[in-house]
Amino acid sequence: MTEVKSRAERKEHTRQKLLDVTLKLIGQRSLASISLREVARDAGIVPTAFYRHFESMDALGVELVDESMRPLRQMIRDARRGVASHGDIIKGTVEVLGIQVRQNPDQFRFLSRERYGGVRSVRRAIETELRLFTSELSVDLARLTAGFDWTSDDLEMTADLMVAAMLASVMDLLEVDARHPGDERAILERSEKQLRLIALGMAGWRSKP
Amino acid sequence: MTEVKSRAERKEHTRQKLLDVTLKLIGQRSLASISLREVARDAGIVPTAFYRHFESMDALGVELVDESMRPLRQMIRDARRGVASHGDIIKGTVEVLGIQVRQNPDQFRFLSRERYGGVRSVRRAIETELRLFTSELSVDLARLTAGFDWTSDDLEMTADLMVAAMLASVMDLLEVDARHPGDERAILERSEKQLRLIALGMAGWRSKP
DNA sequence: TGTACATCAGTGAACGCGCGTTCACTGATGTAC
DNA sequence: TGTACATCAGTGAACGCGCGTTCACTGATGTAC
Repeated sequence: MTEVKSRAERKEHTRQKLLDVTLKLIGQRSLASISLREVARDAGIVPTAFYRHFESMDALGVELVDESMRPLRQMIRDARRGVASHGDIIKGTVEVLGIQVRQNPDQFRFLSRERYGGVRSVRRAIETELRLFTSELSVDLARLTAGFDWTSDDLEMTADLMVAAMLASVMDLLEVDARHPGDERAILERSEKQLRLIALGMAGWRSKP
Repeated sequence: MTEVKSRAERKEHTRQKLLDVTLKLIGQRSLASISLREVARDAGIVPTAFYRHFESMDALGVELVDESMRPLRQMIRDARRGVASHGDIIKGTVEVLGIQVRQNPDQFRFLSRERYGGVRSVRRAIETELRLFTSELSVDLARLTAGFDWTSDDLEMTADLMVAAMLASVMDLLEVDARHPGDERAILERSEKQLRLIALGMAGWRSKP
């Protein structure tokens, strides 16, 4: 029952393997310290064949950003769906956050590692994606604050704070994994409290200029 | 007027030069991608002489953490002094933040680069120092919330959120520098608003369990 | 103060290694007729 | 359907390079008497 695949399919398969292998290696070290030869070796091809797929490790890194943002985008969708059925926005969001991080540790690790630590091109790609993510969130906030005439600037500011808080929790979650899972709950509970604190701040904000 | 220095003084001078040179290189790239030979070269010594001062680049990195935390510790002192004379805690703190980042960009860049991106030993050293920093802040918060029976856990949670918000702003400040200084004000103003939002949240928190 | 010896920061040659990249190639898959 | 040719993912040898680390050394500075 050996599948016969087209040349294009085989190429795509190898390409994906290069991405997967790199993501796995990022679990331990930064992109800058991972060599092209290492990636090729783990993917089961000869170093020179790497160039059939990517111009350089940096180029591969940029592709990896898109792939790694998928869990975050999923998070927004899941959280929105959760709101409808669930009632408590914040509880639902934090729950989804925990699930996504547990399911995609390597992607989140890549993003947090390379957001500030990495090559310029990768860093930029991540910043751009995170800005989009923040915009998405501020759209949701606009819906919640409808009628309280928030400026779009203040909505952005608040969304930015929430994203910063959540990403800090994500990073804590990633660090904790190695030790034991009891800490995970503690981090998620703290994250929930932090978001609730911000929400309380928003309630008080109306009366300000 | 050539100064005569003791052997110990000359050694200390070289050691400091190795640290300085590494910090400068960190401005561009991550610690993992900086070679021992490169650092030695820039410090004006032969590669093998490096070992007279540090066991490895990783060991140098750990020392660099302590050195780089100095501006943050200074920040707390300045902010506390500012409160006394100034009145507005938040405005004062954000002002001090801006000044420290402008004066010590390399130190802050090192901390943000290596906090998640780097070698385990360096990462741990940074986390430990930042936890101390958060504790310091929660002591200040305890003073401000005296009489409202906050739990120490909630104080930590709030301090953690504030530190996360401020560090996110620091990182934005570092990214912006290259472009132009007008953005700096915008970031600091947003940071001030975020802290104010959190403060409003704190005011509302009393009535919660 | 002068002399003899110890210390040790920095030197310079040498090593083996993994790296990114070049090049000409192979042989299975795909396409045109 | 069969044949002749084109494509191209992957091969394997080769290159020059900077790396971390070893080793025996030098010679100025420091110490003991």
